Amino acid sequence: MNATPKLGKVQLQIMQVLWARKRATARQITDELNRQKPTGAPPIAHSTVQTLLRKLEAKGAITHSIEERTFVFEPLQEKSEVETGAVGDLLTRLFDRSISGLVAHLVKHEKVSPEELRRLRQVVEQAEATAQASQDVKTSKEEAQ
Amino acid sequence: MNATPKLGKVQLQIMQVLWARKRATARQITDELNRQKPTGAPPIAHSTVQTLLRKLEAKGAITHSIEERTFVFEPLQEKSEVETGAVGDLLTRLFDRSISGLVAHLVKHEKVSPEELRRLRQVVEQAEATAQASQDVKTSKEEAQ
DNA sequence: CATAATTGTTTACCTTGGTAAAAGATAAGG
DNA sequence: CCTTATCTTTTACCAAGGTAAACAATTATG
Repeated sequence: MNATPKLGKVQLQIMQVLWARKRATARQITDELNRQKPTGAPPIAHSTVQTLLRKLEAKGAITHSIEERTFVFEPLQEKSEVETGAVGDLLTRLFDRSISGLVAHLVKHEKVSPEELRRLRQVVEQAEATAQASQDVKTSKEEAQ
Repeated sequence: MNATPKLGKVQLQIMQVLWARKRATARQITDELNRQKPTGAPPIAHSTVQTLLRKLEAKGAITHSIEERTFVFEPLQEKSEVETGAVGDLLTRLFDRSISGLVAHLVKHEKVSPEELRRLRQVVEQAEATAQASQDVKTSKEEAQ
C-alpha cells in the first residue's frame, strides 16, 4: 500500500518547501507558497494548507512533532523517491517504459537551448563512463578468481 | 480552455489504442484493453469505456462519426501534444523546468542498461548536431546579407 | 414474431485533490 | 479578566477520474 502514493500539484509544492527547509510549520509553508504565487493570483488559505498537510501525513509522506504547542512538519519521503514515482508513471503511461523514447521527445519537442544540450550530453557521457568503470571493476574481479 | 486538458490513466490507455489504430469502435477498445490486462486482473466494463469515451470527446481529445449505426472514434489530439503536456507538467512540478535535471534523474535513479545509455547519447548527439547545423545556416544567411 | 444481443444513454456511487469557512482550544495583551 | 490572535480540528463543497449497473433503442436470430 506504500509505494509512493502519488501527490497532487499543491501537495508537491508543499513537499518542495519541506525538502528545501527540512522542517517547517504550517504557517511558514502557507507564507512561502503565497510568496511564490505571482502577484494578483489569489492566495492559498492557511486552512487549505493545513488540510493538505493532514492528507500528506495520512499517506505517510510527512510527519510532525510538536514544539511550543505548534506542529513542525518534516518530510518522510525524499525527493528522489517521489521523482522516481512520477517519472515511472510518465514512462509507463506514455513512453512504453522507454527512457530513450522520453529523451527523444525532450530534445525533439521541448525547446532545449544549446547550453542545455551540452549539459545533457555531459550528463549522459558521465553516466556511460561510470557504468563502464563499474563494469571494469566487475570484470577484473572475475579475472582475479 | 484547450491547452491539452490532462488525461487520466485509463483515458490515456484509450488514447493509445486510438493512436495505434487511427480509428476504433468502443467495443474494439474495450476488447483491446482487456486483452492487454494481465490474466487475473478484473476486466474493464464496456460501459466504463463508453463513459470515458464520452468524457474524452467532451474535452475535445477525440471525435466520432457514425457508421452502420455504430460510433467510430478518432483521436483529435496527437500523441506528441499529449506527451508535451505531460512532460511539461512533470518538469514544472518536480524539476524546476530543468530538462538536464530530469535526464540526470533518469540516468541516476532509473536503471538504464548500457545499450539504452548508448542510444541515449546518440539521441542527444544527434540533436546537438542538428542544432549546430541550423545555427550554421542562420550564420551563413547573416553573412550573405 | 418473440427473444437475445448489441449499442448508446442515463444515473449513481466512490475516491482523491483542492478549497476554505466554522468551530474549538489556548496563549498573549491590554 | 476579557478580548484578540493563533493554532488545530471539524465539516462541507466542488471537480475529475474511474467504475458500472440500469435503461432504452434497435438489430439479429431462432
